[in-house]
Formats: sequence, structure tokens, C-alpha cells
Amino acid sequence: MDAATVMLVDDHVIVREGFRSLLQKQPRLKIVAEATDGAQAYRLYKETRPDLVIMDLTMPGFGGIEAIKRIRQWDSAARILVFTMHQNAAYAVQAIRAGAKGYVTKSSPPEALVRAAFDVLQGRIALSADIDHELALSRVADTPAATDVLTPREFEILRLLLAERSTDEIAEILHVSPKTVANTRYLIKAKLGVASDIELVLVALRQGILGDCREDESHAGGSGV
Amino acid sequence: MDAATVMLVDDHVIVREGFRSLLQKQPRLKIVAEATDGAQAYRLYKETRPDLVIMDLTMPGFGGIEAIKRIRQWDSAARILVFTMHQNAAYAVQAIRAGAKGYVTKSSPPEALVRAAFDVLQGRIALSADIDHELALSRVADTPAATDVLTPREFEILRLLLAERSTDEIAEILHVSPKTVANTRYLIKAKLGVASDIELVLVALRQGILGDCREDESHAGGSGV
DNA sequence: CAATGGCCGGGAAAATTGCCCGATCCTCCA
DNA sequence: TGGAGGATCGGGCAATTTTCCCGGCCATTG
Repeated sequence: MDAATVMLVDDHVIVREGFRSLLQKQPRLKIVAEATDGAQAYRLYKETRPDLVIMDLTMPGFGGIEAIKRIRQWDSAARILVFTMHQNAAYAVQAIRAGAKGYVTKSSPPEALVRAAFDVLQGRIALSADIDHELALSRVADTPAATDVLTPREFEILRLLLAERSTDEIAEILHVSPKTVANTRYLIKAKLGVASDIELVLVALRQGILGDCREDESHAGGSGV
Repeated sequence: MDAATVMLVDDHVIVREGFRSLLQKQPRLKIVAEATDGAQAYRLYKETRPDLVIMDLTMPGFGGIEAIKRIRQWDSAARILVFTMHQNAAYAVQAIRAGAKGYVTKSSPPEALVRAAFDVLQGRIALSADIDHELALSRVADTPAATDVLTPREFEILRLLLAERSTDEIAEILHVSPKTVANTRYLIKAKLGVASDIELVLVALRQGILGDCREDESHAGGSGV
């Protein structure tokens, strides 16, 4: 039986290097392609059609979630294993929803990764232990998932808020009265069960809205990020 | 001339693996120790006294910044090169202040890392190009660094705010009147040049206050982190 | 067709913010 | 030793925002 073909997607050279070093001990897995961002991953997938994709979520350009969706759209049988540092159940949920078949954090031991790779190859869903635990916790969470309880409009306003827009700015952008935006703000906070704007931002952060605690490329001089 | 001894500090197995694979091509660098968190790094440093420490910043337990401080306190000649995914000038500034001699992001090409390693070994300061750029940007930033302009008291209140405490809770914790806290909140926002609580949180985030966009271990049921 | 639920916004009381002020209590320095 | 500067504490008060209630419009759906 031939070795399974694997495509690696990660923007960090060091991680890809570690991967190669790790997987070359696995004769039944063979790296046939490497990509450094979502767009390249999508292109290379169509070219090489690997048996398994192992990919990170946070990458420059269009990210992992988007890449998963596109690849799955092109090939609904694609087997994708997410391998990321985010020990965050919300990310895992997003990834699985997008069509990933597994989610392993970078803190997991190499055996877990290899095992997950074979699990996914054989059609099983693979979640690493810490994410399992997180998911179990979030099951009993008192903060509901924003994507579940918020209406599209509410979600949009939430995203604008996180883009540092004021109530009035949002009102103008959406062509509604500031009063409506204020009311919606209130509704959002009520639905998410938070009391203050500060909690709101932090909850949104935890849920993986707000890109990635990273840049929003619109900063003309914020000191950093 | 002997090879320089190197200690590796990173909680991700895959990164350490990548490192070994990378550095074994460098006969003049030899890995003599590996640690997975700050505490272990400190202990191992005292045992092995490597010529160079390459370490990540975000680790479970006590993090990289703290480890840098302690190591430098014990051996003021320690040469520490930070190697992290945070492409954030604020982190770099913190690290350098703590005593690191270099800062390279994980997106940098391997040559840059190797070059930085030798630079630091020879006593030079090494910053990767993207951080250089970020620093230049933050030089002209309109948002001042929180650690610079805020008084200790203000900083403390800021941290409590980011820990999702309300004005009244903070007042009680600090044994001052709610009015004082409200006034200080106002002052903080004025000093940082932000208009809303939302901006405040996001700015604090960008500046690397608020741990790491990561857990604060006190969550009894936030859906994730 | 009636019910449900999203979206839009008015209204009014309650709370918070924004900015002023003066009062301590430091430290640093001439 | 006198005094300037700054950190901390809080009162006051107008202006704004938040909070919750309401009703109306419109689409979907049983």
C-alpha cells in the first residue's frame, strides 16, 4: 500500500520544518506540497489533490477557515486536519463547521498529531484532548455563542463596533438612525449576557470574532499589532 | 573554535523539532538544553549556562518576559534571543526592556534566525525586519504606550477593567470611592487618546497588556478562550 | 390569515461620562 | 526650608448614553 499524500499549510517556516522532520519518521505519510497561506493552499490543493491537508488557521491573507471552505467546496471529500496553537473551542467549532475533519493544538505531543492524521485519513473526526475538554466546558458555558444567538444585522453591528466605530459612525454607514444602533447594541449585550462594552469585546475575542487579536490593516499608526 | 551552546525554550514540540532540524545544519551551534516553560528555562539556564537562549514569549505558567528578567538577574551577561509569532512592536519593546538581545518573528526566513543568533552571540542587538518596521511605525504612533503615560494606580485600574471588573467592583477592591474609579477611567482614556471602552480594550490588547489574548484561568465557563 | 420574528426607531427614567474643581500627601530640588 | 510638581482621592453638575419599554413595518411560515 502506498503512502498517503499530505499537503502542509503554515506560514511559519520553522513549523513546516518541524513537520517534515516529524513526518519523515512516518513512512506512510508523504509530504507532496507546502503552502504558506490560504490562497496558495487552495491553488495547490487543486493541483496536487493530496489525501490529507494539515493546516494552521491564522495566516496572512485569507485565513485557514476560508481556505477550508473553498477546498471543501471544490472537493467535498477533502480531508483537512487543523493544527494550530489556538486552544480555543470556538475556533475548533468554526473549523469543523467549515469542513475540517480534525483539530489538534500545537501543544499536543507529536504522537497525538500523527494519530489524528491517521484518524482523519480513515474518515474519523479527530479532536485533541485539550479541545475536547474545552468543548465540554463550553457546553455548560453561560455565554452563548455569538454566531448562534445574534441575527445577521446584530452581528454586523458587532463587527463594526469591534472595528472601533462609534454608534454614530455605524448609524451613518448602515443608513439607520443612531437610536437603532444604540438599541441594537443593547440587544447584543443582552443576548451575550455581558454588562459592559469591555466584557463585550473580551467575549467577542474569546469567540474568535475580531479576526485574530491581530491587525485589521486599517491602522494608520496604532502603536503596534 | 568550539560550537556555541544553545538552550531552546518553546512549549510547542513541533517548533522545537523544527529548530533541531534547522540548527543541525549549523555546526557552530549546538543545542544543549530544551525547556517548555519559563520556570524550567530558568532552572536549566542555571544548570547548563548556555551561550545563547532562544525562547518564545507565550508559554504556560510564567511566560517568556518573566523568564528573561530572572535569567538576566541571575546572569547579567546572558544572551537571549526572542523567537515568537507576535509581530507586535509592543512585545518586542517589553522583551528588550526585560533584557533580551534580539527579537525575531516566526514568520522570518530561517536565515534571518540563524543570522540573528550569531549577531546576539557576538554581542549585537538583532531585530527582524518586520519588527524594525513596526517599531518605526510605533515611533510616529498617535497612541502612546500605556506603560509610559499611565501612573501605577491608573495601570492597576486598567488591568482590573480588563479583568472584566465593573467600576463599583474596582472601587470596593481598592477601597476608594466609585467616583474616583470613574474619574481615573476617564483619565486613562484621555491619556491613551481613545474615545470609547471598546477602543480602550483593543488598544490595551495591541500593547500586550491583558496577558496574551489568552486565558486568565479564572473563567468558570466562558465559551472558550 | 394569523403568528412569529427580524428590523426600525420613539420615549423617559436611570446611569454614566466628561470635565471642572479643591484637598491631601508625596518627592525632588533650589 | 520653602515651594513646585505630580499622584491620588473625591465632590459637583451638565451632557450624553444606556436601559428598557413600546409600537409599526415587513417577510416568512404553519
